[in-house]
Amino acid sequence: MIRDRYKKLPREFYARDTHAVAKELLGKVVVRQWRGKTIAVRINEVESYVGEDDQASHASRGRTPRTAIMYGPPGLAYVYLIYGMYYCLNVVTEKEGYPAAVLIRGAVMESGMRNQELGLEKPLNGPGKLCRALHITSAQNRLDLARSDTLYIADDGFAVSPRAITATPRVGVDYAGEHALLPWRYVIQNEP
DNA sequence: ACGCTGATGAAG
DNA sequence: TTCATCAGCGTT
Repeated sequence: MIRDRYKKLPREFYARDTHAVAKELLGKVVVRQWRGKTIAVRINEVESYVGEDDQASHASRGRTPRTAIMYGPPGLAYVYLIYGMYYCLNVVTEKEGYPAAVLIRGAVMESGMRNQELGLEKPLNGPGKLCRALHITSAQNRLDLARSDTLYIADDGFAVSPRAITATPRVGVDYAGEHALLPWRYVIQNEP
């Protein structure tokens, strides 16, 4: 069972500046209930995708059937298939109507959750691996992380010093011109 | 450095 | 309806 001090992040957490949300997601715990088991991993790598002007964002082409979720309420999951075989988990941020999200790129197993049984002893360094480990697919697209009990993000009091956060350019967005250089990828320097 | 793989969105 | 393009990963 999840320890009592795990607090599910409320919608207000996500309804803020995307970079603030992204940095504060570092050290938080993604909790997944799957087939009666709990899988919990601590986030150590994220990326911000902000607005239609961001040429690296899926929303750069405006509202489409796929990107409509990014314009939706904060706290909803945006899950998409990439390269035909991997899923990526994002969480929608900012106020409804403004397209922005944080991509959860990396995490490590949270101890004491019997995760070893589930084969999560290896670091989940990459959004595809993370989704595979947490059994996240397009079935979780549009899920409300502020309400769901099967997939949400929790604060367990783990503190990440701002000094431990490094900002770098985002991964895999070379096509985005000058936006590819923006330091909108945030990583914890020394893993939790 | 490359192939796998299929949804997506733009073009026609 | 086709077609190029991909917010990744594992193997070479």
